[in-house]
Amino acid sequence: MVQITMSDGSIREIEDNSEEGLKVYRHTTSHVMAQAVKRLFPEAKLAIGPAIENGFYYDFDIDTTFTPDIIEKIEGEMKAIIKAKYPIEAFTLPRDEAVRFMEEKGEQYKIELINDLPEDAQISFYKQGEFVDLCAGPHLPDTGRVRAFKLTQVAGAYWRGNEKNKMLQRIYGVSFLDKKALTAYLEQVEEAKKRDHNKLGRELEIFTTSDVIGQGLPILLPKGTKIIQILQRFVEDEEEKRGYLRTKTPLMTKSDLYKISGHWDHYLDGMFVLGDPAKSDTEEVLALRPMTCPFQYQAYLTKTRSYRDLPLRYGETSTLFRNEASGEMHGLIRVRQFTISEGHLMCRPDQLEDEFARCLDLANFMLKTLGLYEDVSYRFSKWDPDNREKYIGTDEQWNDAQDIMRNILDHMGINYTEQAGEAAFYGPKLDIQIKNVFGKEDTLITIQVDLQLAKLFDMVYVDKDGTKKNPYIIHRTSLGCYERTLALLIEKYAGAFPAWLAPEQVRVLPIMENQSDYCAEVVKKLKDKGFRAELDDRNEKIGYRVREAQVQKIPYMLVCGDREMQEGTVSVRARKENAMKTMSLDEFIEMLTEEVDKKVIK
RNA sequence: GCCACUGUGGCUCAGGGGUAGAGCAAUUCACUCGUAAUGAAUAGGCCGUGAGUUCGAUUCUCACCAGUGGCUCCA
Repeated sequence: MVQITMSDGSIREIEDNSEEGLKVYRHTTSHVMAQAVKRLFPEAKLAIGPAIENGFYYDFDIDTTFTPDIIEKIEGEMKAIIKAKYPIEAFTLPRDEAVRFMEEKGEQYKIELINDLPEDAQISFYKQGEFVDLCAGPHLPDTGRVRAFKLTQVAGAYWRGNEKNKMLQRIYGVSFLDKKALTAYLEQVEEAKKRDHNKLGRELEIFTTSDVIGQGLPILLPKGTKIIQILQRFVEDEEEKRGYLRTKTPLMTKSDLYKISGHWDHYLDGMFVLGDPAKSDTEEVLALRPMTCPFQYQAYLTKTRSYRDLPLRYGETSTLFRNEASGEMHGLIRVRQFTISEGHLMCRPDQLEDEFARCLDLANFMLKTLGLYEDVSYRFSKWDPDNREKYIGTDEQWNDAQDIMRNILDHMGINYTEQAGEAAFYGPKLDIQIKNVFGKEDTLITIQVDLQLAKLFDMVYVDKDGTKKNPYIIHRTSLGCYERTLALLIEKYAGAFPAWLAPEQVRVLPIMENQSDYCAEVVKKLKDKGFRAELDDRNEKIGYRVREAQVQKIPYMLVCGDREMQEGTVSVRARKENAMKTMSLDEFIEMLTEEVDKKVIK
């Protein structure tokens, strides 16, 4: 248990190892850091410094660049502050005094924060030694309670997260209750980085990049292409089973299409435009597609649709192009060209919930099959009414769409978080989020409800009563874009893919050269059965040798010596197992067939 | 796009104002070996690209390109 000081000066006891306890602990660590920075750089202006997962950060406005040796000095100063065990005391001031107090200290960011607080609020401050900070608290009783921390990195961050504001310098740190937990965490981070798809994916020859091709344009090598091919066939077959019709639509279009859809006004920066966008009203200007929606709508528009025709489910393996800003590309996770398992469902209002549920079921089925189901979280992404430029439609349309969607989510009992400002420009989304090895969250799968675009495209169906109505549209993907999914799979399995996904399923190793003919025969039989098997070519010349980087990722290794050759058997070693089992080749094939067909995850 | 860092043979890295080094990988020869590295020899680099400073740049400066972690944005 630990005593914490609330902003009114009262003391509370909480479990120090609880989520709340750690939050307070980390927040106090951030104050210790801010105090250290102010000691070393009195001219630094304080912005904000919250606790985050595993640690904290604090933003400073300062001209000096925080270099690694400065960071070290800050760490040293922090240790001194901890050693001094300054009591941490809370006090409040009325608004005008609070502002005057911060003016005296020249903390203009704090004044801005105070001005945003409710009119009648008592403004709370925390004081430790010579350092005072505007803060809602709570905090630990004294600085000596901080025991284990490490400053991890410096980054730029816009004041209040707005790119129009000044960029501040942010120092990130991690902090734990004791040294042991800190060390364990740092080791865990190092281990996680070994799974980094960007490193492993290149080592395993899954993909590469080229300076002369450019940013965000990865080259999928044969192994990566094989995995994506397997995924793609799996998705297309599964969607067909679930009533999807496939389309294949153009990779580019005249601007006219995007003017109807709203992309031209709301997504132009994200598109690769061939020609001068400013001349699009007078001449033909083409653009590569960033989304598939309006193309599939054109397919819908080919004939009159009856209420009986709905739901109409269109699926497409769709390559998209998005002109991401240069600093945003990351391995296979964030790229400029990618291929997505895209789909749009046109349905009647009474079908929406059922169709939405089916989309989610398909997504969850994919996640379970890939072994990612346990790793995702669900986010209900709403619009931001204060940022109208980003969105089309009225308050009423958005509220309707969001209410409908929330009802569906609640009715289905999905455990989700809500996030404003994350919606698509045309409607709210259910985003299925996943974290990469650095803990950074990305959207893997998204299912969106769109009550607006059908109207813009004059998409209608003739209802029972003979009137024409706009269908509701669901935009969805079943396992996201293949590049990103592949990246997450590399990280999930550290490159050791389940047999059904592995680009190489079996490596056949002769012990000595004179067994290589037999081994080649084994390889041929496996290949004839459709398996991805290779002869260890090194052993054609010299004796058996295993190289971890490649071989330990392969699901099965078959070792063949004199004994196996005479008996017509193979010695099988499954990945992650030490024991070898001798069996007939047919038995092995049977075993592998079952594993691959059932998509067993090992 | 913004902030910070990085760019040396296929990979991991050292070096440093006088025109490059290690280990692994590769190639050749020898070794014929049962689950994480057999020995010897050889080859491989316009030190990311361009400009500037300098007698001289891979090393210093600037710009660009690319990579990494953040921010913003996003599948």
